[in-house]
Amino acid sequence: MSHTLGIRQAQKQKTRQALLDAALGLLEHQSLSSLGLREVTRAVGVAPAAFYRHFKDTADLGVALVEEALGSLHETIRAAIVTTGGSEERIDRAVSLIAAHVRAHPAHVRFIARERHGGVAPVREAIGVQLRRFAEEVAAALGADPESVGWSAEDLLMLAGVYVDHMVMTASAILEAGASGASGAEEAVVATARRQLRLVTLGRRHWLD
Amino acid sequence: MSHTLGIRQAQKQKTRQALLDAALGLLEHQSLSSLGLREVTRAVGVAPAAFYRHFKDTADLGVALVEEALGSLHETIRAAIVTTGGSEERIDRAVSLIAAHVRAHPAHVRFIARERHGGVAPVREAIGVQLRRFAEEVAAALGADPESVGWSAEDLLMLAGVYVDHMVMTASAILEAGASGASGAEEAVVATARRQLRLVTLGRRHWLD
DNA sequence: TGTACATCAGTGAACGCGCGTTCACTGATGTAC
DNA sequence: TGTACATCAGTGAACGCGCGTTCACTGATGTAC
Repeated sequence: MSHTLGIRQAQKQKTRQALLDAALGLLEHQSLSSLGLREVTRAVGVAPAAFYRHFKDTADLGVALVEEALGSLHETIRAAIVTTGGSEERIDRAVSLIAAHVRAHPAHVRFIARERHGGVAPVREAIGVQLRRFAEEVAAALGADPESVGWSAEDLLMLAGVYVDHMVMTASAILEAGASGASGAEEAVVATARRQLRLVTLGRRHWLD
Repeated sequence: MSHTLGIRQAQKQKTRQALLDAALGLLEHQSLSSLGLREVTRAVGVAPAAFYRHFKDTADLGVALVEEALGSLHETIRAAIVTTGGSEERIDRAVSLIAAHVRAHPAHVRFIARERHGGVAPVREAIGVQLRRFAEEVAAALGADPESVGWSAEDLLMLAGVYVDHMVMTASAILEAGASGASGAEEAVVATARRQLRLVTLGRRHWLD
């Protein structure tokens, strides 16, 4: 059912995606704030001026990267939300999903962690908006859980915020552990993340005591 | 008791500090990764070449900023640790100390939040080392608390990590709330931070159940 | 299907500009006697 | 205290270089008939 693009549009999309991919690669060792338009076009193999057919500037490209990166993360979050079972199983599953996400999209994870508090305002704001949406989504799912009877909407959002922030921090820590080269470093991060989630789950269970 | 520096050394220190201050100011709207040496010297009013009398490059200056920024944060953490009283009072006091710290050193807080996952490896690593030290210090203090009987050293460090990460995130959120201009935004962040700490404290209390 | 014209993604050259780094220097400060 | 020399923080000019942006262009693709 997907509309077949004309040859021209398909080619344009391809170049646009190549620019996004090249930028993501170049951002492994720098911040968006210092990414040059010429760097990106050089990496793709097009003329510098071609950049303007797709993006206003590198900040604009960064906003597009936010959508790409958080689109894939959104799927991981929804998968974690629908998990069933006891709290221990759900924690294990959630952390495994995050670890798998980092393995599948390391550059996206790095980009989000780096630019979440980065020096490019539109990108920072785009990430903030999306993460707040994720928190609302998680809060809604928590609210549907029988364990949340008696919780205020505000407290559910507070708890959801803890989960979302923890997820981003954990993803970034797993990435760093992988990059450190130390064998077992990733496993240690994963084990700590699980225990931290257990702590939060315990707090949740006794919130209304 | 402090050794009086010679005129020459005192003047050099003064220039060095001016470079650090100017850099910190320029980093409000960009990342260290894109900070130029000429920008910094221009802001101070010295020749570009003078920069090299103090720092190898801007990454080197960044590492010096880490020490300055986390030195001041260290004092705030120690103040939070020694607080006595019930858990509710301790939470209130800790969050107030963080809010005061942000008010006193907004640029330092921004710098640490921004560069913690930033694009300049030596700076990222310096921040990581210091935050790990803070966590160890907090873990030691937690271990001295009667409530921590039966806790493993690993679990204490895990809990301390939660506190330290939460502190950095909260400081950054307070800063953003202040910058947003929305009245009451800072109070909302502070209120949420308190509840999140309450949640963690509850989890802590039932950890060994 | 074929033709004539319109569209537009990507080109390549050009521009002015600020960058990081080097170097020999200056002149105030420090030191030895 | 005074003198002669050493040190060294900061200068100012110069360098080659890559940057972002503009512009008229080309030629493949799209569209109307």
